[in-house]
Amino acid sequence: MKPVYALVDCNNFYVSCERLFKPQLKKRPVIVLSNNDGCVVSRSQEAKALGVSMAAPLFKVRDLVERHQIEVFSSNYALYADISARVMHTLEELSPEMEIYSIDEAFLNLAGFNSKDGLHQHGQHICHTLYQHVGVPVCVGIAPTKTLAKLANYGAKHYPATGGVVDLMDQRRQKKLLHITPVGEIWGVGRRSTLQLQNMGINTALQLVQMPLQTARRRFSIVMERTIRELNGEPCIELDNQPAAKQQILCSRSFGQKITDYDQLRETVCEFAARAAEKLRQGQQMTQMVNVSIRTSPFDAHEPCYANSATAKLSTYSNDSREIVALATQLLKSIWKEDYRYAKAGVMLGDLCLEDRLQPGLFDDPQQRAHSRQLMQAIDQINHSGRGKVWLGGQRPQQDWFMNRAHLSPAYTTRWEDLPQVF
DNA sequence: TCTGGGGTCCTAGGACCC
DNA sequence: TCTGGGGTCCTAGGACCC
Repeated sequence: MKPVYALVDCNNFYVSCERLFKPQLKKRPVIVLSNNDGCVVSRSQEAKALGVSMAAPLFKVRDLVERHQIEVFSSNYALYADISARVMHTLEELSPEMEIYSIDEAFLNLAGFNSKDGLHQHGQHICHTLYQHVGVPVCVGIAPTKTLAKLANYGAKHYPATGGVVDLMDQRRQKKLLHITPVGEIWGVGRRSTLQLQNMGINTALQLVQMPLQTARRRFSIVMERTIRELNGEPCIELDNQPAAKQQILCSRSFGQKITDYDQLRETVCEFAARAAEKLRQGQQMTQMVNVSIRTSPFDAHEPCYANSATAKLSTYSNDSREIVALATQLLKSIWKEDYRYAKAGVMLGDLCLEDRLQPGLFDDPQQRAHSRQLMQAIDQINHSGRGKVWLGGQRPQQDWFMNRAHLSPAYTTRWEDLPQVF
């Protein structure tokens, strides 16, 4: 049976989450900021209309914010992750096959619903159910390929007359929408390719579809070729309902205040390493490669700038925080330079494998491994108990890495103290 | 003063082997 | 001056996504 993809995408998801618990924010301009209150990452329709652009640094839109009394929130990932889980759970019941694509969107396979009216109606049903059960508004795009489903969703969001559902199973409608869509809106066509395409005289998605496949392959890559095939209705990207194990784990942050002191930076990097190690254990994985990177701000023209990273291998695969933190510390030492104001640091773990697929090394000490596992389990249990935290000597916990979060909303759904009250 | 974080995939080029 | 051919594996960097 030919696949029928539906892309369900929440409307300005982070803003919608904030609105759930503050209904007075409906119809008002609202924005949510990235970590550190750096950039705008989610905007309500009203904020978009006022000219707040996506990814704009806060200081560049501060005027607009004040002039129009835009409501501002720091990002509250605990809240968004919990609402996301509710959305996905509801969707699971509406479709047998689904792929969670990101925190706020999922692909469904609707191959069972074949008649044209049935599909559109089912799309509306999805919208209504999610709004009723979770309270989050969504748009649905339906099409024979994922890239076209993305396009359909773009149409549903962009043109309110669609009522939030666009069915692109029909070729004539595909062509119509492709014709009025700028090429840069297509899934897989980023900023660089958009510029290059425009230089070739290709401005609309329809013009892209008409590009010969060999040209796409030669001038761009196999990725572009696939995009064009998909836009032509030929499915090249399958539904992936069993996400593969992670290939790398990254923990990095920009700092609210620059760091100049080695010990402070070391504590921060150790904390990142410990966090990364914890994520590793959550996925029952082990790592053999640790990478540490540090940098000054790339935006500051007046200051001396420096960026460097270092990578090293552990002697065997491990997910023991002690080993990972120790190696990260060594790596930091090797790239640290005095007299710079550091703006960002990160720890990346690569070369991952699943714990139960591990080939023991020749010099592995099984007893030591068992001991390490027990210790790490104990640490994770305590840290997840909600009753206290333990950490290694070098870490800098509870400091939130010098982050700015001036507009944080309560963790309404995941902390007892923050439960909303009704009077 | 203030510019996110966490990923994936592809490609080119170097190292190395026979 | 001429300086193999073919293959694999690894890595860094680019482009893209949300």
